[in-house]
Amino acid sequence: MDVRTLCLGILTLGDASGYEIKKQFEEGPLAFFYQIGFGAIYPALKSLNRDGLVNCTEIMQHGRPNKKIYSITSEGIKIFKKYLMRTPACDKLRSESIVMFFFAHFLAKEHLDGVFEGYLDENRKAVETIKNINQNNISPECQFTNGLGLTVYNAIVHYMENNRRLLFDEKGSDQREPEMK
Amino acid sequence: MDVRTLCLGILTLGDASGYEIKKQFEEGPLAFFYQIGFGAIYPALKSLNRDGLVNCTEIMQHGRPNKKIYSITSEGIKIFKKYLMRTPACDKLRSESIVMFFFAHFLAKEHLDGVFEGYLDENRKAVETIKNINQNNISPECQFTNGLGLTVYNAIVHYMENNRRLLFDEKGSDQREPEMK
DNA sequence: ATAACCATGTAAATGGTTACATGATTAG
DNA sequence: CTAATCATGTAACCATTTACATGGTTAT
Repeated sequence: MDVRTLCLGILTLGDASGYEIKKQFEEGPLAFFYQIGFGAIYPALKSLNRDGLVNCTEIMQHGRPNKKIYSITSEGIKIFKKYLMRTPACDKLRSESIVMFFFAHFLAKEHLDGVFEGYLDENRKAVETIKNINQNNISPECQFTNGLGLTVYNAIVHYMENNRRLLFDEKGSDQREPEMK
Repeated sequence: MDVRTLCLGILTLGDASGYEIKKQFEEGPLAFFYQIGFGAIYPALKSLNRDGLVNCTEIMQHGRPNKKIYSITSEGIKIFKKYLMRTPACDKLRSESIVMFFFAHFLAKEHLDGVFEGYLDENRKAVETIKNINQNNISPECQFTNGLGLTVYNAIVHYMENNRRLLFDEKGSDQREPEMK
């Protein structure tokens, strides 16, 4: 799913500027299922506008660039719906932290410790971010995806808390098995 | 983490051909944390060889292209370890299925149903694949990452089984809240 | 004072996917 | 007989990231 399609999707929820769309991908309900940056969003909006899938209203501002509010057109909605009829691609995950855990025997203890705490932190923050999404008045779909995210990030946090020893125990200790509930 | 680095990592586990490295990223313990294809692996191995980070031994075969077994050099190990000293990037996930759930109100019921069952299946298969990784004689690091993967994919499967109604219930039913253990 | 936030945009570089090209062997 | 597996590789294409460019406002 490319950035153009993702922007169309966000705009079905209401008008927004590029900046606001970026925020959606940092703190909004889709933040955990896609990450995109300014360098991809601004050109995407431009090309969507060129193709008539979104309209643009410029709001004059002083001291900063004019704000451009985009709204999706009926043609844009049509294209977005059409995209959704496809069979979705498989999930793609890229986790450098987990690769580092896998190769933990090559890491200095202090560094491994930093990577571990950093990853715990990343996942704890994800839990907090989802909890902070306003839970009133949200659609059941959004409840579903929020709940899924919360479940996954909580599972990671708990697993890490309970299985730290697999990465940090000295050699020669008893057999170890991962604990899972 | 680029494909070159990932290939070096795999080769620290033992010599392998490009084809075998690909299999590692389909069925091996890293399969859930990175996905890469032939079109990226073969050029990567070629360039690693050119840079002296891996050696290549060609094994003659009849009826199919000669097999090229790569082995990591001491320089390659040095470079790989150096890479691991960096601060890992944040996880990047891309899930078209979850985006489709989020926009479920735009989908025909039959299609939503297909996407839902497909995603359940994808995650159930992931659980099976991890369970099928030979659990004897594996390092604690690998136990850790396998266990983490198992925990996450199990959590997704159970969440989906228990919260199907959030996506499929008719409008006008009682208030619904996601169930999480 | 300092950091974070607001606000947009371009160009170059990176890096990976997809499609193509080839074709025997083995398992069900 | 059909599908999957084995086995490598290139080239064109696609999409995104990163770095650069600019700079006032607001909260701590």
